[in-house]
Formats: sequence, structure tokens, C-alpha cells
Amino acid sequence: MPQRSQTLLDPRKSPVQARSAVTVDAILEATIQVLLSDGLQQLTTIRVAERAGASVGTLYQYFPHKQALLFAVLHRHHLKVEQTLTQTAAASHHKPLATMMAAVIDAFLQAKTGRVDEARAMYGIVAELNTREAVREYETRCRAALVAMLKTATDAKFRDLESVVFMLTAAMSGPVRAVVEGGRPAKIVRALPAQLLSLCLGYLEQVKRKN
Amino acid sequence: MPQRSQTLLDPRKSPVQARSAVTVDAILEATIQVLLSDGLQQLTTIRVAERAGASVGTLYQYFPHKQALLFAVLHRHHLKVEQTLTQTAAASHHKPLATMMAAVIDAFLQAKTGRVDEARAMYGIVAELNTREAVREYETRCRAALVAMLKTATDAKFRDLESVVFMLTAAMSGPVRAVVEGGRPAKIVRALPAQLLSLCLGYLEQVKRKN
Amino acid sequence: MPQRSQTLLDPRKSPVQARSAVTVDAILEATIQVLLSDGLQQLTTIRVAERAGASVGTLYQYFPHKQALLFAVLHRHHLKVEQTLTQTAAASHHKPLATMMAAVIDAFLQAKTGRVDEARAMYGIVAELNTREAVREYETRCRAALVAMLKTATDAKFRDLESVVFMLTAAMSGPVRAVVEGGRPAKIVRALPAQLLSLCLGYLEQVKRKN
Amino acid sequence: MPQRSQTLLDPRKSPVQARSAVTVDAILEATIQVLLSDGLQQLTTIRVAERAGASVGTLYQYFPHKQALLFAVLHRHHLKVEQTLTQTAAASHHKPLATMMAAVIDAFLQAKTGRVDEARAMYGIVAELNTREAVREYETRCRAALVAMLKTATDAKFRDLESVVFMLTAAMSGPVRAVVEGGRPAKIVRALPAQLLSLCLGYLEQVKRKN
DNA sequence: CATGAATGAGGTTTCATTCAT
DNA sequence: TATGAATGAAACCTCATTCAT
Repeated sequence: MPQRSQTLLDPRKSPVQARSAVTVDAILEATIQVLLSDGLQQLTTIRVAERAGASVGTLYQYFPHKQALLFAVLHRHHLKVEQTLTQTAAASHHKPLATMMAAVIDAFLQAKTGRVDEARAMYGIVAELNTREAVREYETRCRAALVAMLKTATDAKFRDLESVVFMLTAAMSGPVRAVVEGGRPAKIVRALPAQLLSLCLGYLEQVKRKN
Repeated sequence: MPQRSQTLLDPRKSPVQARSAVTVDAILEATIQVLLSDGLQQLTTIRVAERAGASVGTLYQYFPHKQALLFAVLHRHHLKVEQTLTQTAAASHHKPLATMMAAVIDAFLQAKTGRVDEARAMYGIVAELNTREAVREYETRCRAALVAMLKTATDAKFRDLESVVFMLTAAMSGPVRAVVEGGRPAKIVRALPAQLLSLCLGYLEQVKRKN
Repeated sequence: MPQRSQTLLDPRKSPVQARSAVTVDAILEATIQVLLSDGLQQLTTIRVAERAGASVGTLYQYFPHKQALLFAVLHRHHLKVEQTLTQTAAASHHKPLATMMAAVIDAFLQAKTGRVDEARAMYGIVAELNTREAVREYETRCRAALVAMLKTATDAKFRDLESVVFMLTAAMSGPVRAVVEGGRPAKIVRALPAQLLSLCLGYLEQVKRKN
Repeated sequence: MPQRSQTLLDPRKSPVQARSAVTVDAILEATIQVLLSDGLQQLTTIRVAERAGASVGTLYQYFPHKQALLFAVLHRHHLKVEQTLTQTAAASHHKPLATMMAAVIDAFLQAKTGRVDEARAMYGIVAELNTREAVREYETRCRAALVAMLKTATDAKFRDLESVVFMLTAAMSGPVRAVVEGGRPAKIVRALPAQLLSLCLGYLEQVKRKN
């Protein structure tokens, strides 16, 4: 699979008929399935097509190449997470910090662990592809929503809110990733929301002091 | 590259003559170089051998297959980080929390950013290979060192220290990864040590309160 | 070419479209050609594909690996010989020994020397591959047909017919192999049918006496 | 292993020192061992050297290439069989047919089954290499010994003794090969000498009649 | 639109052979 | 002489992609 510039990564044609939309969806779903059951190395276009109940030819009708397919899967995931996050953040404006963070953490965890398998699959895609650009943009949009929200916090003001939010999100992504990738004891998984809240609030507390 | 069980990942033969040790080292180094310049997808055994100034045949004298090569590189990195961390932790016993964490963060950052390229390459390897087992063991050993250290903290006692340390390390790994993978503004990079300290101490503060 | 268990030797997929049947046949035929012109050592999958007017990829669509290809060729040959032999044997029930053996020898020689090249190629395959199992089964089926026939001989009864037939077929296979492998004087080749008949009848005569 | 003309197949240098003779012998013996335990495909020069307790370099001191090594093994076997056969034949001049054949069959079986493993290994070598020439010469010499013997038979004279001996030896080689290659029931193995005698005498009887 | 047979570049791995030590 | 590290040609096999049906 040769590396391609990202301008070529868009789907080949938009499914205009209902039937096509179903097919495309089946393919995207199949991609995640194969990714999880076989791994990225074993993910071949034929295997994806088979699992989707289609033929390779059909797959290539909708995706110009394998990268575009993987990219589309990633994009769909990003959209979902971003949407959840943005809406939650918007709904939490003008609240105290603790309330805000509790809501955001909840939303983030729900988006990520609602379909753990999907989230797990994404890590593989991101590692393999040239997704730096896309991931950066996605993260930037997510952070923007949090920045906007935190600006309206009733109980705190931050200098350099950008940096603060970077740390917050990056710090959260660590434990979340560890849990999504699996193999953590149940105790840790259960405690995760509360722990993340401690993590965030603790950090914000420290930062506030230095303001 | 077919998936292989990890018991087969050991190097094929230990170099007995002096020159072979040099060769093996050159190959490991070349692997990192190629990983960074070409990416894991484009990393071929021939390319690695060439960059190492050797032939494929030589590469295969020391590594039974590509996976073993990548695995060896990862293992070497793990050893280095683990050693730094363990020594620092051991030297920080019986100190206050803030001192401990400052030392540990410093050591961790030095190990990871001392050779950013190497650290960056590792993320690729981990994503590609079946490294779960190895990574888990490495992380467990690192956490054990921190647990042992924190037990002796002069200014705090923790219930469930295991979970606390899990959160600490996982939380730190987020921002560190973001920075190592590159593309972050210089301001963030510079501020990282202090920010990580805030993150850790803030979290520990929160946890202490609930004890 | 690594040794593989025989359960994996089956063709990969059955051709569903008409053109693929042609392709498969061309590949099998090409295998024999290459086997004879280049020898088993020089038989490479690429060479076979080229000779068949196809590409390696196509070859591997129908045969999971080189062994399976060779095995398929052998199997086809076995089927042909077995069929000829079985039919002839069945048609010769209830005849005197001499008539029976003349018919069988004739059939066997025809099957083997009708396409000497093919037969010759088989010896190479058998030597190279792990064909013990397959060959044994084939031989067993052939012997069974002869046993059934000889039981109905009008002029002889044998104790331990199994052993007798083993000796008959094994004895015949010697000279036939010598001739098929080539380089024997024309005189010997011409005289072969009659000589084989003498061999078989002579042996049966001896065995009868001891009954 | 490229095919080579047979003029190059001679050992590189004759071992003049006793030590060398031991080494060469160990290598030849190791070749047979590897041939039997690993098969011809897996027989590599390094493996042979290891099994012989030497290094590849040493192996190549005595054999210019792999083919020469295999060829030497075959040659040694041929010499042994030929010698046994020739001596027995010479010692059986001026005897009746039955005595002659009994002696020859006994000698042949002893030579072949005395070290079944060795004999079995030979079939592999012969199939793989370009040994036609060498095998033909060996067979010719064996037949010559039998022809000379049979000429002096006290109870029979044959027209075209050459052809008769060809049939005799070829016919015998069938069952012997079957048994040497293994997997035959013990009953058959035990009965082999007597059966071969029946085979030969039966055939000779038939031929005599037609004289 | 859908199919799946065909393609072939390119990747991994082996192993006979050489040659510096 | 003996060693074993190094070589690299060449084999096997995969899989993204195309295109005739």
C-alpha cells in the first residue's frame, strides 16, 4: 500500500442511491471487523469485501484505494467523537469547572467506550497511515470546543488556555487508550471516570494557583 | 509479515566474533533510521540491511525474521527507559512527593526525548506487532519501581497505590507521546516538564484528600 | 519449498467461470512441461506460470502453494492410470490367468507409455514431495482391482492373493520405470510387453506350485 | 543448487592424512543422516557440516560443491553393492540356476537392507541429481557380473542374455525398492527373499521354454 | 452497477559458496 | 587447515488494483 498524499483520500463517489449507502456502510463496518479480528497487516481489500458481502470490484467503486477506505473509517469515528464532545461542551457553558469536566469526561468515555472495538481499531489505522494531518485537525477542533467552554467557567480564569486544554486532553488520552486497548483489570476500568476527573481537576487546581 | 508467537522472537544466534557484534548493532541502528525516514510500511529487510552496510543474508543470520528484528529494537528501548526509571526511582526513596515526581518526570523525559527519533520509532513498532505481552511486562516493571518509591514518600500514604501509579504513568504517557510524535509548538515542548509535574502533583493531591 | 501436511494440499478454489477452467488446465499442463524440460529443481512457480501463459498471481489463485500444484499433477496422473487399470481388470474377470495378465499389462503400459513424458515427470514429483500417503492409497486401490480380478481366474486359486499381487505389481514397476525413465535400447522397449508377461506368468506358475 | 556437468563431480582433493579421512567419512555419514532425518530439500551444507562436527569451510575443503558431496555418497553406496554382487556372482559360477539366483538375491538384499537407511537415502539422491550417467554405469557393471555368471549355468543356456539380465534386475528392483522405502507389512518383508527367488526362477523358466 | 479472474511488482526468506582470520 | 561471518541471487508467495464480462 503506497503512501499517498491526503488530497486523494476522499471517497470516489458519493452514494446517491439508497442501495449504495447501505453497501458503503457495510464496507466500513466490515473494515472495522476485519481490523479487529485479523489486524491491520492481515486486512486485505478482498477480505473486507467478503466480510461486507460484496466483491472487490464493488469496494473499489466507492473507495479509490485501500488508504481511502481506512481513512473513511477513521473520519467517521472522528466525526462521532467530535460531535458528542462539541455538543456536551456547548451544553456546559457557564458552569463551574467540576461540572464541566464531569460532563466532558463522561461524553468522551461514552464516545470511546460505547464501541470499544471501533475505538481500538482506530489506533491501528492511525499508527499505520499518514494520518498526522487529519488527526491534528480533529484534535484541534475538539480542543477548540473545550477552550470555548472553559472560557465561560464560573469559578476560574486561565492564562494560556490553549496549553491548558492541550495538557488536559493529552493527559486524558493516556488512561483512556490504555483501557480501550484492553487488558486492564476491571477495577481500573470501573474507576476510570472518577479517576479522570481527579486527574483533570487536580491539574486545573495546580494551574489556577500559578495564574 | 505473518504474525508469530512471541516465543520465537529471540535473536537467532549470539555473535561470537567481535565483528559480528558491530554488525548487529549497525542493523539495530539502521532499523530505527529506516523506521523514521521511510515508515514501518516501507521498512523492508533489504532496506535495513543496506542502510546498515550489510546484506540481507547477514541480517537473517542474527534475526530469524523481520518481526524479531523489530522486536529486538523495541526491547533495547524498553531496557534503556526501564533502567533510567528504576535507578531514578531507587535514588528517590524517602523523599517528599514533589521531589520524587520531579526526579521521575525528569528521568522519563530524558529517556524518551534524549533520542526522540528512537522513541518515535517505537510507537510504530508497538502498533504493528503483537507486542502486547512485551509492553505489558515492561510497563509492569516500570510501575513496580514507582510503587516501591511512592511507598516511602515522607509526606503521603496511599490506599491502592497500584491504581494511583497506573493513572500517573498513563496520564504522563499522553502528553509525552504527543510531543514525541512531533508537530507540537515549541512553547508546549518547553513547558512540558513543569506541566507534567503539575499534572502529577495535582492528581496526587486529589487522591490524598479522598484517602 | 517447506514440507506441508497433506491435508493442506487441496486446490485453493474451484474455478466457477469458464475461462478459469482453461487456465487451471493450462497450468497443470505447463507444470509437466517444465518438469520434463527443466527438472524439478528448476521448476519455479514463475516458470510454470509463464509457460502456461499466465502470471504467478493467477497460479496462486488456484493452488495455495507449489506443493499443491505438484500434488494436483500427480493426482491427475494417478486417476488416469487407476481408471484404465480398474476398467481393464473388471473387463477381464473370469478369464484364464494368461489372458488376464496380458490385458492388464497392456493397459498398464498404455497408461504409462501413452504419455511417457507425463509418467516420467511423476517419478520426480514422487521423489521430491511427501507423497507417501497419496501413493500408498493409489497403489492400494490398484492392487485391489487386481486382487478382485485374480480371484475369478478360471485356472488358478491363490493363498494370500494380496502378497501375490504386491509382488506382481512391484515386479512390473521395475522394468516399466526403467523404460519410462528412458535411455534403454529400442530392442528392450519393443520386447517389454512380452517380457512382462513372461515375468508375471512365470512368477504365478511358481506360486501356484507351492500352493 | 545449479546443475553441473558430471566431470566436475569428483572430490576436490584426496584426503592424504588420516585425520582428513576421518573427517571426510564423518561428512559422508552425516549426509546420509541428514538426508534421512530432514529430507533432501532440507539438506543444507551447513546442517551436514554441523552434524559431522565440522564447519562448512571444512566441508568445502573436500567437496567442491553440494552435488559432489551427494554424488560421493551415492558412489560409495554403489561401490559397496557392486562389490558384494560381483564377488557373489564370481563365487557362483558353474552352478545350477537356482543356486546362482539364490546366492545373488541373498547378496543383493543384504547389501540393500543391511543399511536400509542408507539405501533409502540413495533413492532421494538419484531422483534429485543428474545421476543418470553414473547410475547407468553402475547398473551396467552389475549386469555384466550377472551375465558372466549366468553364462556358466550348468542347467541352462540363453539367447540374448543381456536382455534377460536386464529384466531380472529391473524386476527385482521393484519389490526391493518398495520394501526399502518402507511401510510394507512385516509379512511381506519376511517373505521377500523367497518371493524374489520365485520371481526370478519363474521368469527364467519362461524364457528357457522360448529359447 | 457488480463481479471476480488476472496481473505483477515487490516483500520475505533461504542457502550455496567464499574468504578473511 | 579450520572456522564461521558475510554475501546476494533467486525462490516463494501476497495483495492492491484493473477490466472484461
